[in-house]
Amino acid sequence: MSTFDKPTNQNVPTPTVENYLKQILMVTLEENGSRVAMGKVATELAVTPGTATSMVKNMERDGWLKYYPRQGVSLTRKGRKVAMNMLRRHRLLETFLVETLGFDWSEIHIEAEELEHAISEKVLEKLDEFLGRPRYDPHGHPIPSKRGTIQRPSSQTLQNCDTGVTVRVESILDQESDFLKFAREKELLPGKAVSVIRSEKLADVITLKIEGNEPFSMGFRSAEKILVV
Amino acid sequence: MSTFDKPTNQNVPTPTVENYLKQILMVTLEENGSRVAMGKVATELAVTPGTATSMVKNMERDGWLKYYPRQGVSLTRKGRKVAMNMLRRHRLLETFLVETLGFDWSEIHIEAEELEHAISEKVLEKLDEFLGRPRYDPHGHPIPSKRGTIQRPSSQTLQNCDTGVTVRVESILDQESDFLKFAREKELLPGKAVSVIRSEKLADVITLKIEGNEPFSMGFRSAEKILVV
DNA sequence: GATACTATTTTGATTCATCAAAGTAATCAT
DNA sequence: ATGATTACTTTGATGAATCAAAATAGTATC
Ligand SMILES: [Mn+2]
Ligand SMILES: [Mn+2]
Ligand SMILES: [Mn+2]
Ligand SMILES: [Mn+2]
Repeated sequence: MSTFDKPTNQNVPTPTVENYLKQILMVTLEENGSRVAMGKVATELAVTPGTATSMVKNMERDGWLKYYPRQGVSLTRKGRKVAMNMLRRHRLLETFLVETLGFDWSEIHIEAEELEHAISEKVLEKLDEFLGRPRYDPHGHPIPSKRGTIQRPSSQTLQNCDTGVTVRVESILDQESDFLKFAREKELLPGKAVSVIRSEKLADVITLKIEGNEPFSMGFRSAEKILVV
Repeated sequence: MSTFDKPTNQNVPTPTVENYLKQILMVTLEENGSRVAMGKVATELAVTPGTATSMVKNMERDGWLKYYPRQGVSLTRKGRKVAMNMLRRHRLLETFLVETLGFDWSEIHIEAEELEHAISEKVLEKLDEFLGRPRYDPHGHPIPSKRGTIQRPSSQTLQNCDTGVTVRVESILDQESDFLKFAREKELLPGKAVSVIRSEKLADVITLKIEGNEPFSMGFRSAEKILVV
């Protein structure tokens, strides 16, 4: 009623805004640069570039992020807080789906993608308690704390491992159902020890061996999706 | 493409449509008439009458229901099927929240109201299995079967019980948090036996006694919300 | 530096869901 | 039956989210 009042969604993010925030945060965490390009936003959210631009402008209006035309976006503190919480929801839900309901890790991502918007803070808390406060989701991703902090993932991938070394799988950076099925097949699971039999940079291929299994090879493109320590 | 194509939501209900369908079904089950008045639709969904009219027209366009101007709506077979499924989701989720996560029965309704739209058929099935295929939710409401059938509730309420009789509580017909807290307080819970000490039609009040508790009274308005057998 | 290609923004349109307020039909009461 | 009240519908408008296609800015290539 006073002089200025924009009766818009200033503080309650819509599910769509939640998705944008979470996705932007994830890109920010993966890459180290703080500005996420609009093209990236558009492809990550599977919308046309025009849609991304328009959404991002409204999100800036509501204080979720800063928009630098033709350069990209970066989350504000407010936006980052919500984004972190979404990541927490998503990963706790994935954990629940696997641990409690017995889902396969290749099918949980899409499910959590919807549920994360419907679950309240109260249910989230009970769920966290019920699951015994897990610190990692089924893909090995760290679950952000209630306070919004997250463990930095390893910067090492299977791709940049040299011949001869043995490493431990930390997490899988791909939610594609088929890739996850392949990884499970080969027992390329979080926590597992993997020996790099041979890494051939020129041929773009790496050969691996996991205790008790046959050796197998994979291309660098795929190897890059496996974080190791 | 061809001559006629209306690229509207013909078969995939939006969450809003799901809510309308479920609510219309519930009114249909409670009352016995097959046409639900627009005023009822509007109040049940907490929207203005104009909104209800406009939504209902689109829903008719998409085949979810039949709209009889100035008379009301009734679900089509297609609409009833989805509505029944929503009721199933809602009630299974409520059961989960109480049984597994330890929520109080007075706080679960709002939670389920959101989750019901986010849960997939797959998760629903796993949940049903995990819970051991319950037939009633925490309020004593029958859970519709996967095939879309539902047990008819009792037509008897505490209100129309005569002095002296003893009945068993079947369910509570009110999702109001405060009323549910009151009911739990008095141990007016599904399955409990209640003796009607006195029913005074003129004074509009009924006095009850539950094994091991002090007798207490409640008005007919409230007594009407307790289904008994 | 002019041209070509790529990334991004703008424009114009659409659907869904909603409201306020105005208009109309139906029913109730005297 | 007339007038009042209540129920419902229509109208006009809005915000959110989206797309297709046109316009523009930026970068890379020759
Ligand atoms: Mn999501
Ligand atoms: Mn994950
Ligand atoms: Mn709902
Ligand atoms: Mn219930």
